[in-house]
Amino acid sequence: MIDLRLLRENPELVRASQRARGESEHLVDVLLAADERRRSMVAAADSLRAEQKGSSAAVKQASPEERPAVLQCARDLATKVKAAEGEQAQADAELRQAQLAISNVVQEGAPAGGEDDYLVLREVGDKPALDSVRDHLELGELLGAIDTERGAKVSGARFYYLTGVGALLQLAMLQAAIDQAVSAGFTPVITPTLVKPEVMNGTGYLGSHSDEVYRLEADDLYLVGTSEVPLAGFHMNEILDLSGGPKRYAGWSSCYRREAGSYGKDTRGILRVHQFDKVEMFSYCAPEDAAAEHQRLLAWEEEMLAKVELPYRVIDTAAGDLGSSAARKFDCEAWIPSQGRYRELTSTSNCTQFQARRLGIRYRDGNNKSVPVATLNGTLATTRWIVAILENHQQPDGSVRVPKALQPYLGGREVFEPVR
RNA sequence: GGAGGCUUCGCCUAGUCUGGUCUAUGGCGCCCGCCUGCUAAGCGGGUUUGGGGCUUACACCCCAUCCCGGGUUCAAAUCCCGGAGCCUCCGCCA
Repeated sequence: MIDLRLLRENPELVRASQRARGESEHLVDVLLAADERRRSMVAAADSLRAEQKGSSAAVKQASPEERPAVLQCARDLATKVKAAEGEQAQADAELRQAQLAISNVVQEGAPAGGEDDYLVLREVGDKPALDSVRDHLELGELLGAIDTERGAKVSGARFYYLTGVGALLQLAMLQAAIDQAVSAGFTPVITPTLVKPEVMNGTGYLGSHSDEVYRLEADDLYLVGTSEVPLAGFHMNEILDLSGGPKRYAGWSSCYRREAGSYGKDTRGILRVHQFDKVEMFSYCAPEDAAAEHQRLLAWEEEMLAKVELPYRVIDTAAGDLGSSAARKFDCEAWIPSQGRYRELTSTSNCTQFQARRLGIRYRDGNNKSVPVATLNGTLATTRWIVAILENHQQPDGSVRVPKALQPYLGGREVFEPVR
């Protein structure tokens, strides 16, 4: 949620952000009113409670003859306090609701507009010159690496098996990602993939994108769509020591997405699936360091993309295409030869203090005051990368060249040969 | 799944039976100061978190906070109900 103090001091900034996202400015007025109302309710309840304290003490000290009158007075006050607290609770709830309805304030510099209004920051690497292009599924089947038919038989559409070199490739890639992260000082973490509602909500995934999330009704738990969620929850309701710099974690987990509303989109192969594996970077840092940390995360993503030798471009996502928690987002999109276009392989978001405020994650600043930290996340490798690796490194006979940096993780193997 | 125990302001802990004097005790740690040639020891003070008020600021004041949520009461760390987490034992099972 956004900072109420900032809102009070500079409501125009929040309005401008709402405009850039294409979201309602009216929500800002609703929130301001709710904030004002709650403040007056709290003040009223506070002073009544103070009065009641004195009154209770008076009962104790009263002499037997004055006691009945004093007691009656105390009873009346108790009734008033109860009423005031009820009103305060309602005002609290209304404020929170209004606060949750507003997305994070967009960082200055992010392009305005929607999904198609991204800005291309750079293009890196050479697209492969291919006479004839096989798509990743055809290659995957030739190599005995991907089996979507049996995936569908066993679990339904958008499920798949990674078999043989497919399974090995994924493990190699994720292990390489973890190694890179550990070298960079990240703490590797294997996370839970089922989380409580408060954690899922705290990370901002139960807002407009709640259709994307699997929920286990019987247990009131959610399946995570990214290890960002359990990594953000890791330090929930804690005060962190950031005096040594950002706290960085690299989460390895399976990820689950319902892909509601994407019917008919990317139905072939494993580009868009309900379950995949991912190594995700997650940083907790001081708010003033967040923009720089965001660039560092982007640099680590590009380092990993270079290791698997993929041509890609970096885009600055437009305000209207940011998740509700993000203030700024950069995606790296790899060239997909079979589609003749770039597709997202990584995404790094600066959530500023938005998630931390919901999750109660703070640190002590220079004045020893506890303030919400900034949180950031970024992709280091996912199952989807296999699509780009197979297609970009394919050879005319259907074999696939193994990127040098992955070869040590595959017993020195330099090429995947067709098995049929 | 069944039975029992536990949860207090960084850590440990007193307080809960018997409601008000709890504005929560003590120790450890940490911070500031004094003392000392330096260090240790010693001495004095400070040290939950959040919201609000007042201030240039420091200070100070008010409210809430004893795992969480309800309830009883003029009044709850304390009594009652519900929940969570941890521990022990039993049962079942990878």
